[in-house]
Amino acid sequence: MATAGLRERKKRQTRDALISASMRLFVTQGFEATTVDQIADAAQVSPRTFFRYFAAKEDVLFDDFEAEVDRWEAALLARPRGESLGAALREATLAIAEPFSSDEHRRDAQRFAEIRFELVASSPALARRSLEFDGRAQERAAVAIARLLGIDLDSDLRPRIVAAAAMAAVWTATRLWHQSDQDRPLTAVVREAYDLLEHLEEVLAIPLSRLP
Amino acid sequence: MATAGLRERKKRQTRDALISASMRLFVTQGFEATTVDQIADAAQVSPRTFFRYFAAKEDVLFDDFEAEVDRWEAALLARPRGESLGAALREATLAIAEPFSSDEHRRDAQRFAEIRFELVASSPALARRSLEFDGRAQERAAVAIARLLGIDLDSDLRPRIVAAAAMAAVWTATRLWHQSDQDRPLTAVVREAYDLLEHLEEVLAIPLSRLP
DNA sequence: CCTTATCTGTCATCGACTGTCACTTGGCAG
DNA sequence: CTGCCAAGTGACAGTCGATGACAGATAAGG
Repeated sequence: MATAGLRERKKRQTRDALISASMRLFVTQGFEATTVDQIADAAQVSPRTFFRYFAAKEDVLFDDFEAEVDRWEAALLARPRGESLGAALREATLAIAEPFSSDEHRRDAQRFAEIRFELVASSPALARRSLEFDGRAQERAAVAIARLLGIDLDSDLRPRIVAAAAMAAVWTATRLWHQSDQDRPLTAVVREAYDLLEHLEEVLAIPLSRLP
Repeated sequence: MATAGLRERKKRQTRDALISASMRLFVTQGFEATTVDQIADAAQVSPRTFFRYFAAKEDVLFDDFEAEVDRWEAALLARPRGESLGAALREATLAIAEPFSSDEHRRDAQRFAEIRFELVASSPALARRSLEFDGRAQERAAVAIARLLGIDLDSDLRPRIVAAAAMAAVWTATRLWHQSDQDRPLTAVVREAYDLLEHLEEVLAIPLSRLP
């Protein structure tokens, strides 16, 4: 399985070339300032070929995103039965947020995600695309949750609400972690966010205390 | 204030012309199939002028979006002090979801939102833009919630988590309502969604019961 | 080998969007 | 009323992302 045909290997090769060339250019020049022609040049490929690999310029950065969601979903589905939904979601999320990994490949993926985060924050077009991928991930999460609970996604509001709330918690935690206390481990902030999520009822019960 | 200068009136006029021309063309031909040139022609304006009014083709449909969020925010801030946060969010949302209004202008706005909903569902580009606006609205909601509770948005995770969860609830309810039982009033579904939100804790406590 | 499906480069084209410049016109002071 | 200023517009040219069509190259498999 290491060598799956010459054709496949070459495809993988040009794909990787396109990705790393893009990353390098995006980081040095910025996303908007980099043209597809430049990427194609740097990757020794025609511009037309770029679009045979990626539907849009933004998509280069989200090549591994789907796989990451796969990992999360697998982690969720592997949780022991009998555990609560909240705990299962929390642990599955923490599993993929774990920064220290023995696997070299995993570490690369997380460094990659880190750079993507910076770039997304710097470009509106990328931010849009990111939102779109997040939305898709959220929908997949809702499907998984519905399956775990054995309920129908099309008639029950709960899976999507839970998925959205959980994703918002993680997202908010990550964002806060990025812009302030990076000395605290990310997993701690995520844990805190999940804790809040499980006590949302209390938050919603807080009486309004409008300032004068 | 009815007539605020000839110049202002003319601007309002071409803006309206662009919007209604866009709507008409989008509905009949679809969003992607409609070019900016066609819109400009129909509105008796040069294509360049279109982009002086709207930054992108999609933005024509979201011209009133900001105002709608303003309304929601005003409704939220006007809730009586002492009421719970959850109740305040629910009632503010129901206030703007109310389909029957004496105000002619309001009724137009809701018909408009209805058409936008259909179009967004039919075009990926519009869906992206819609997500972006939703995200901005969510952020504004978080700011408002932080203000109501008198807490700091930059150190406390709660406002954003609550905003995201509430928005997801409304969004899910609306979507479900659209694709199935439109005989039930929308407000009822929204109410149900909020009810689930206030009992999220219980949902998260459900033990996993994976199917074989 | 040799055929065939796949992949790629070249070329042409479309449409969204932007910068620039000249022209028109409403707002306003004198 | 008149002339100046700034705002709004049109015309033009150009960039860039994205797509379709066709022809040439090259792995895969008999």
